Parts: sequence; structure tokens; C-alpha cells
Amino acid sequence: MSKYIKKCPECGSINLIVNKDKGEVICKDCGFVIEERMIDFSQEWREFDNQQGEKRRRTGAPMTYTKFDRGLGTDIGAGGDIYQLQSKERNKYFRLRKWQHRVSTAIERNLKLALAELKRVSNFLKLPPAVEEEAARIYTMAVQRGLVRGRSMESVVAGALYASCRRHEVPRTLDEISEASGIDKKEIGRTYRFITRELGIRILPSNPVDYIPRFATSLKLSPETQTRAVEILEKAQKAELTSGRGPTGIAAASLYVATLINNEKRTQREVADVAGVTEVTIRNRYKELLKKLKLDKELKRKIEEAEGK
DNA sequence: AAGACGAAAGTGGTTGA
DNA sequence: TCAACAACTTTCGTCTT
Repeated sequence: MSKYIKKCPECGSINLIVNKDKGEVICKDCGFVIEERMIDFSQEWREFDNQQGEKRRRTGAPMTYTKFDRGLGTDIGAGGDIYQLQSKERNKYFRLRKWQHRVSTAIERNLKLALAELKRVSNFLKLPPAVEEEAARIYTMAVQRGLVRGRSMESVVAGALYASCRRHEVPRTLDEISEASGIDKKEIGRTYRFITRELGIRILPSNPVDYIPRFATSLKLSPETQTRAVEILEKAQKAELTSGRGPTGIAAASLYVATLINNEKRTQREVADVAGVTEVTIRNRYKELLKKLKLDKELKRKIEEAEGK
């Protein structure tokens, strides 16, 4: 889905014409067609009360993977109106309901249970709905391919959630998911690797920058320090200090250095705890940062500044 | 007394023969 | 399938503030 464009990429003009009938966006100055074949999401009818709406609406609720039947299922006789029927007819509906209950296949029942668990864990972690949706989709695919066999349902749910987090770049560490789901960290890692491999889901290596805001918040750091940490991190990436290293360790070290520079000191212990790494790792990364980025000069200056006061 | 530092040994996972 | 290996952890003793 393309973003909203406010400027013409050709001439930089902001004089854009939106032609809804053709579904195009055109630059008034240079005639460049910025967007074509747009989809009109508006509805061509209006509703003035519920009844009109009921009649004119042509679709139902959005399809979703977080419901076991994707929100498309039909429950026989779920409405109250069966009580208006004669007793004979009514019995027929009761029988049908019973059968519907019976024919639910094993897969559906499994999904129902698993998605409830998924919902619970994602609520606990306060994950955005898009991530939850994606995780549900991954899990559904995994079930259909029979990848759950031999593994506990919960661990596959956790693995799907982790994969989904990674794809949406809202990284939660394995530790956090492990804590929320009660599954062993290694187990989640194993199933995560297994299902992403089997389902052919490609995942970019996680970017340390994504961790900064969350860590900074739980350390109650100022926005300035947070920005500083990101700067340091970007320099580190340019200096190729980040490849092959654990992203959380690098994020933690950058934050630690940023706190020193901005006189908002946190102990290594504190930073290590929120990032889920050890002090030793922070120390190692931190030493590399100082050495390679020549940040030590900047640090010394700051310290002298503080002493001079 | 707490925090920072560094050495040494151990762990789980990847890689290459 | 196994050994080498890199990253990270745990543990512990020492130094600094």
C-alpha cells in the first residue's frame, strides 16, 4: 500500500489534482502521474438509520485470522427467532445445532484453543492488533501443514508470535515472550526457527534501533538521551560494529554510552536488566564503541566539563 | 559498600569438512 | 555427524569512587 504523497516527486510542486473517477493523482504543474489505479474506499450510498444500513451494506465484518473460522462462520439457530417456530420445526434446528457442534473437525478445535492462548499472550505483551493478526495467520498455516504435531500447542503459538513481532519490527525479546507464555526460551527459539523455515517466512535480522525506545522508556531516560543513543547506534552500524552481534547487546551499550554523555547515568546493571543481557556484554560492546567511534574524546570532554563546574 | 572492570570457564547454536 | 568456532553468559577476584 502506497503512502499518501503530498509533493510531486518530479518537480516538487504541491499542486496536485485528485481525479476520483479515473483513480489518479496528477501534478498540476508538470503533468506527472503520481498515482494511478487507486481504489476508492468510500461507499456510494448513505445510511440514515440502522435499517437502511442493514439493507444496503453488502459485506460483513472484516475477515480475521484471530477467529478460528476467520470470522466467516455461521452458527445455526444462533438468533433468538427459532422460538417463534412450531415445536416440530424447532426440534429440527436443535438437531442441526447439535450436528454442527459434532462436525467441528480436530483442526478447528485446535485453532479455537490456540487462538485463545494467542490472544491471552498478546494482550499480556500489549501487542498491536496487526501483529496479533499476523501471528494468527502464521499459526493457522502451521496447523494446516501439520507442523504442530509433536510440539506443544503453546510453544507453536509463542513461536508464531515471535516471528510476527520480528516481521513487524516491534521486537520483543525471546525472554519477554517466554515470560508471557510460560514456555522455555530455547523451546520458543527452536519452534520459531522450525516454523519459519518450513513455512518459508523470511525475516530480516532485527535492527537494534528498534529496541532503543522501549529500553529508554523503562529506564526513564530523557528523549535527548534516546536520540543520542540512536545516533551512536547509527555510527556503530556504519563502522560495521553491529554485524554478527546480538542486537540487544548493541542497543544496550549505545544507551549506556548515551547516558554517560548526557549526564543521565544509569548503572550497567540497570541497563543490562532491561535489555536482558549481562553487564559483561555491555562492557564489551561499550569498549568497542569507544575505541572505534572515537567517542572517548567526547566523553572526556563531558567529564571535564562536569568537573570544571 | 556499590559499581566498574577483566579473566576464565561454560553454554547453545552455526558452519564446514 | 562431528569438531571448531564466535558470541554470550556465569562466576569471581580486584580496583575505584
